Amino acid sequence: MKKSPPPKPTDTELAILRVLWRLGPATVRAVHAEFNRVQETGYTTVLKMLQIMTEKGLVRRDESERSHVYQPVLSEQHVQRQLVGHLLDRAFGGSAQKLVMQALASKKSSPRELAEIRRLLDKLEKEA
Amino acid sequence: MKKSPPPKPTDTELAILRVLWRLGPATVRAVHAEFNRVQETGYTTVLKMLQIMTEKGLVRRDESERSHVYQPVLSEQHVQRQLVGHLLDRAFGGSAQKLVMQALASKKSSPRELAEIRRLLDKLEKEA
DNA sequence: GCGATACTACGAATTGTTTCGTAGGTGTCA
DNA sequence: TGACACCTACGAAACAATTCGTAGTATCGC
Repeated sequence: MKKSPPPKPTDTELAILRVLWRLGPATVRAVHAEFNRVQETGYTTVLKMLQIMTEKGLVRRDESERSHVYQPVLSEQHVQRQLVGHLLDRAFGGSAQKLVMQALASKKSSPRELAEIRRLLDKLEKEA
Repeated sequence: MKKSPPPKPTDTELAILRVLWRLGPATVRAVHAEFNRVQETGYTTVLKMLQIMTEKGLVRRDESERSHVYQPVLSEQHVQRQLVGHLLDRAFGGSAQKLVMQALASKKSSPRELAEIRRLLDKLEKEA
């Protein structure tokens, strides 16, 4: 009976989740290979991380084959929202506006992206 | 010679920084009192945190009085931008647009705030 | 069948975070 | 002056995160 929702992933865990979102269900070997393109790490390190992440409920493990196959429990969008919500509470006193302002200021977006955001604003204002 | 920029604050450190941003320069006693309105904590715990944060360069300490006075090294905006930048890299592959979308979706903003964001968009588009 | 290879499990070392008790010094005031 | 309150420094405990070596077991190629 593990009901409680998975905890917020650490930075390292998030890096592994990002590999899994990219690859889809994958073995330790596959994750390790992909992970090492950016970050040199031992095989058993990745294995251990995935084992711990399984205990935490961050990933699910298929043990039907000898090489276990791992996949994320939550979607990338879901975790992104979780992390944004956390940052919102911790650093911005819950003000999404302030966070959005900082995000737009801290990294230039393309005109296309800005237009996309504008479209979302239209939609939100219509709902209100 | 401590040149390197202060590290990303932990959640607890951030909570203390938020108190300092609210109060301005403050003694351990003042920070402790304010902090405890939300989170019950021992006096020496807050003291130790502030000592560690001083070593890390997150806060500056004025020792000219018997009760030392602490203040943040970086502005709230600066740290907010730092944290947004970090989240952007770690969870959003650098796409500010995706982060903004999630922020707006995860917490309803008031029409006034949406208008404010729209104004920022206007400004950014004019620059481009 | 046997040696090489691949895989998981486990334990342990290291490092960082958080909490708080205790000790020692300084000031206050009756 | 002596009791008391307040302040900082320090060390240690408890916990979590990260890394990796070693051991044990299964599988494959010959």
